[in-house]
Amino acid sequence: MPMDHAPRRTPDRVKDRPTWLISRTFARSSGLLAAGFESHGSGLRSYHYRLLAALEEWGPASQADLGRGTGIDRSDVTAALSELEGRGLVERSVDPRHKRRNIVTITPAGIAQLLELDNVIDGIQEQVLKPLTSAQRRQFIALMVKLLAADEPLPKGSL
Amino acid sequence: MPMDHAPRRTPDRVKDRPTWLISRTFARSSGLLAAGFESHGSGLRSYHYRLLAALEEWGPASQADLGRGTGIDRSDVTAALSELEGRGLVERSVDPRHKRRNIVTITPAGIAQLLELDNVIDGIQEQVLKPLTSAQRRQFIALMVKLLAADEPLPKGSL
DNA sequence: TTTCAGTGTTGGTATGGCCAACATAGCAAG
DNA sequence: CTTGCTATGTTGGCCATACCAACACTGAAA
Repeated sequence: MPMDHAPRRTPDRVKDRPTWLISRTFARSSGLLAAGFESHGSGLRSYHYRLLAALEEWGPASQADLGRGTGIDRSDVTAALSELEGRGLVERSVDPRHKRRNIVTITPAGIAQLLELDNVIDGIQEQVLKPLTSAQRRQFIALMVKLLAADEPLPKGSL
Repeated sequence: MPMDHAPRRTPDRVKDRPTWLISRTFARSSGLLAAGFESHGSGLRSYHYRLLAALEEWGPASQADLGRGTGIDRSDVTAALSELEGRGLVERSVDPRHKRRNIVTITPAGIAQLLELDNVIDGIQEQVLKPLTSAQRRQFIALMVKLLAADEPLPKGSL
């Protein structure tokens, strides 16, 4: 969660540590994101967006696969999907091969909503990176990609 | 809060957006931090560290000033300070000039604890930045500083 | 047939960042 | 002095993100 108001000062031993900088950067980014979703997001939040994006890109999937694919917990997937279903943005249907499983599909309305959110979110990227030149932006992105590359344990298939 | 297990894949429209990269970077950093505090942090958490650092660096201060200085809410300052006081790491005494105000002072034990946490946290910086060369680390830090510079509204004095 | 892993759900936890209300203390004007 | 205003510390709550635990049930392997 964002710490909206920055401290007036920050202790020296804190203020230049990467972990601190990262958390402040995140606070800023996530604050901007929340504000953007708030004003133009139709009441949806990042879970919804991620789920819609996954469905649009990978096609229909079970909830469990969606959870694994997006890194969202099964229980949270259920909740977010119910929200989306209520708005007619996705459809749940029982998998005939396995009655316990739902097959989730994005609807045309869902795709439209996704596109709309895309725009909102693109605008936010701009805001977030505004202080940097475009060369710096590219650098910044590249550095984070590198930082994260080690992490992702490489997909073992699935979905 | 950290999303400990990264998604196996990430939708294209999500995976290269700065806001996403930032949030993953934060998740990684904050996961590492939490793990570090867990194993070597004596049960303290980031609020405690920030408060100890502020006290060590700026000297005794009232709780309100600590809150303003560190960006931590008054109520959270109270709670964290009680924890620290219980461990003998800080002392609260009533300000004779203003009986409603506490003057908080770090104890020698508090300083020792702070130094210990410093080591732990430094180790974590290493881990976080491990994938980057030292030139890249400097770049990364500089970029974040620039990104954040606009934010901090400039201190209006106090503390 | 008994077990076992996988599924969707409900409900609960923890943390960090917040806000609201309160009693009281000091200050400032009248 | 007394009436207000502001500041302080405290309590108790809220919300969001990310989790976990337990459940009932399905299908498939043993």
